[in-house]
Amino acid sequence: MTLRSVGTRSARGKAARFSPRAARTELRRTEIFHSLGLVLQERGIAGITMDEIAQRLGMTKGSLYYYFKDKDDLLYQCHMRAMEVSLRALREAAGLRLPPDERLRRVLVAHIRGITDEVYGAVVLTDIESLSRPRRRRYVAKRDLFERAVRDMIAEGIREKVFREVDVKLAGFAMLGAINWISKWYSPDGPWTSAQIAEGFADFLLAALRP
Amino acid sequence: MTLRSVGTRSARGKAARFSPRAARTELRRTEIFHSLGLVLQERGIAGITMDEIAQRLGMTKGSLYYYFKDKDDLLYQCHMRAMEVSLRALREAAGLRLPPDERLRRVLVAHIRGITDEVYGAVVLTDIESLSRPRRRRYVAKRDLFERAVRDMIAEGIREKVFREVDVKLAGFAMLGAINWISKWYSPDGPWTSAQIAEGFADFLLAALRP
DNA sequence: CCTACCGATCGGTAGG
DNA sequence: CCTACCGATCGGTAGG
Repeated sequence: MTLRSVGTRSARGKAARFSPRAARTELRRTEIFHSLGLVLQERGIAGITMDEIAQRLGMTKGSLYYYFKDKDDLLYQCHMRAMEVSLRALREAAGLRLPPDERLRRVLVAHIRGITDEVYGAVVLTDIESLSRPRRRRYVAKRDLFERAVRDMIAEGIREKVFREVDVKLAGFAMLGAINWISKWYSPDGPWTSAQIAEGFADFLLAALRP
Repeated sequence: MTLRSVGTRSARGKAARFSPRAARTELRRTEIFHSLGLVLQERGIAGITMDEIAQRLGMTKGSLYYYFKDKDDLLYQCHMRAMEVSLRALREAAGLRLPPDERLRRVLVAHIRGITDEVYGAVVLTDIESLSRPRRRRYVAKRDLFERAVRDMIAEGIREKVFREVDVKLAGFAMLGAINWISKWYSPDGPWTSAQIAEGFADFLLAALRP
């Protein structure tokens, strides 16, 4: 699984063929992810029922099964979509040939904004243990790809002396954990815009790596 | 609600009177919290059923209702217990008259070890939205007490020039978020001991505050 | 602390 | 995309 091959196809694994019908379905799927994110924020994990998600869209739960095979599939697709946003940021930053600290900063900012701006980024708070084994395997593979890329940037920064010597894996856990937790407390009505949080967090976390 | 008045009474609000009977009940409650933590780690949030928690202790779920009023009560008491561990660390560090950075370091280390050593620290991963309103209120009050104390230490460090100027609230969110997320990936069989994680995280997070 | 049971919730489906 | 429904799970209780 190379970096370039990830996320270039639609969540369903079909090549994107731009038929109006497929586009409408894809749009509806995104709206369902959005609804899932809102339910998660307001009602908590236990509130994620097919009924709740559907009602916010003026649908009944039965209709959701037109877009997703089952609840497990819906959660899985949402996880994948959120991760694809971050992987896209990774690929874009990789193409820019920036020093590792600046590249890491851009990836973190994009990753954070992906979590806050698309509400469904909060899906990271749900447990992956309830996903079916093959789905969990595929999701974890994608997540590991992102985590490893972050660690690689930290390691590169250490080699180039722009970062101090830290345990790369532990630092990665700390940085990504702080970011994942944002979905727990973030509200668009809060004291900061999502851009301020993204910049503030990236600055704070990068500071922990400075020599 | 002052700092000193918190956590000096048992979780049930009764004065601790050291009868053997009460002590046995209290011990059993702790075992139930422990079982809850294990279920959470292995099966995820959706796996937290009264049945699962009981079975690990060789009980049937009906017996749990001898120790807790209902499932909501069990989760609430577990939340409170975990927070009391951290508040105790706070009070101990407060008594030592250390510089703010060293005091903060000790609190973070104790807070992290509370989460990793007592498995039920993972209860922070469950949502408080499903708690009854009065319980959520009481828990949030206790949690805010801890969060505010952390922010106060950061602010004090800034005033004393041992920390650089940061947004105190945002820094607090980042530090505590990184720590809360530990329960998601920590395993006693992993590459680090809980002591190493605690020291490593405290060092990393404190570094982000250095001028 | 257990057995036996209920009632409600919720995922999922049939048929349209 | 909806209505009407089922089947299973799970919290909780009665009675011991």
